[in-house]
Amino acid sequence: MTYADLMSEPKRRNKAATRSALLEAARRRFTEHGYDGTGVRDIAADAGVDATLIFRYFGSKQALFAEAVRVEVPEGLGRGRRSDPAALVDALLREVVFTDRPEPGAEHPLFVMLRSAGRPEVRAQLREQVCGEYLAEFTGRLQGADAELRAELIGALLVGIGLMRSVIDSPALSEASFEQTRGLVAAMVAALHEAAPH
Amino acid sequence: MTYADLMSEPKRRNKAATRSALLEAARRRFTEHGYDGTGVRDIAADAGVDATLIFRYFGSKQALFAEAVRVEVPEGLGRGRRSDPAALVDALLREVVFTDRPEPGAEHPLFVMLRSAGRPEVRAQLREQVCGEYLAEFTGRLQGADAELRAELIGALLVGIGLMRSVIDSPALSEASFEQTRGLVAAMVAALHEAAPH
DNA sequence: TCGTAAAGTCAACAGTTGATGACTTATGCT
DNA sequence: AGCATAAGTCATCAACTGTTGACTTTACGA
Repeated sequence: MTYADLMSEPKRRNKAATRSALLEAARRRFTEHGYDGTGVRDIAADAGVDATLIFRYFGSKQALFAEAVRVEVPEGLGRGRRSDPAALVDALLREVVFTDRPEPGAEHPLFVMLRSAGRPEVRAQLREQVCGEYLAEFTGRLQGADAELRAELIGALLVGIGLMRSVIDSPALSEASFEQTRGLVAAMVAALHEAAPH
Repeated sequence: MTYADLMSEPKRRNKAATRSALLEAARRRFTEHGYDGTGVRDIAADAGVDATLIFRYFGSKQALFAEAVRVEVPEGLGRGRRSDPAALVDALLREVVFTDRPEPGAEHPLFVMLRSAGRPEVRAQLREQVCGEYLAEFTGRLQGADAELRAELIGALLVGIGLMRSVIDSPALSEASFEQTRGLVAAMVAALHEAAPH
């Protein structure tokens, strides 16, 4: 894509195009090799430009990472603001956990960050997104004494599944389809609701 | 500890002692800063010796990491070879997931690896330990068509909880005690058993 | 067509990285 | 006491890191 783009039109100068080429190359590299395993020269080479443009356009490698990996929380998460928590889980499982197989670059940014979680700044960004955006959705929809704890357990399950597939690459979960998994996950989440409020 | 050790007995040459001092320093550093965030000179300085000894005694930084972070699967995991899967989950939750708070260095190696999962070799080691040693325990105790998938879902839940506490540092799960959590986790796992074999 | 501002490149720096080989110092046996 | 061997150290390498400023080339409006 980047290749073809730059080959068809030999060397057309275009700031916006270069910027997004850099961004896409960064996403791929970071996804595959993590933050520390990726050098600015690698990214620039993939994008077909000079490495110094990274600093021109983004300021620093860290800032490029942050922007490359930033993700907006999906708008209509569980189809409607006050929907069933179970529907929300199902939607999240489908849309974020099971949207990471096909090719690197299509993997969800959450797990890209997970793979680069050695850096404190990356951890901070990860915490902000997971807690501030995703978990909040659950806490709002749950009721009872330990709603927050139960919300985080759901989050842990989802993140754990993604982790098993994305970084550990465990056999069964990696091969399993969304349809095979959703029923089991739903059962686990349902049990959490039915558990007596202590 | 390392400090006092070497200060009390000014400079006693002892290969075994130096080796394990290096190993302990490595564990602490890797735990806190991850693989890439830790240099061999940092480790050696903490251990109070020269960095070149790392290569003398371990061969390479990677080999030191592998040895520092290697963990033997706890012997009597669920108290007895053929025990209830629920008891196994409870034991694992207590012994590996909830044994990571107090101080760095006491954190479970599994999560140290998780935080350094950018490196492919670390991922390989992680997969080997999780799949080969821990998950096998579950698969053996479960029955039904999709035993393996259900085993990995249990693993995902446990790993996810550990991750929430260890790298994401989510509020509720990080503060929660083992006693507060075990009941909810047990309920989720039980639901998995009762789910019809498809 | 020409000139100017933007887009892209080059060379280089200062620091760090893992790793090696030759060197020095202490230890323990005879 | 003296010597061989092991334990520890020093200087150094070569590669790579993110980042910077000055330089060259292209695009585009006048």
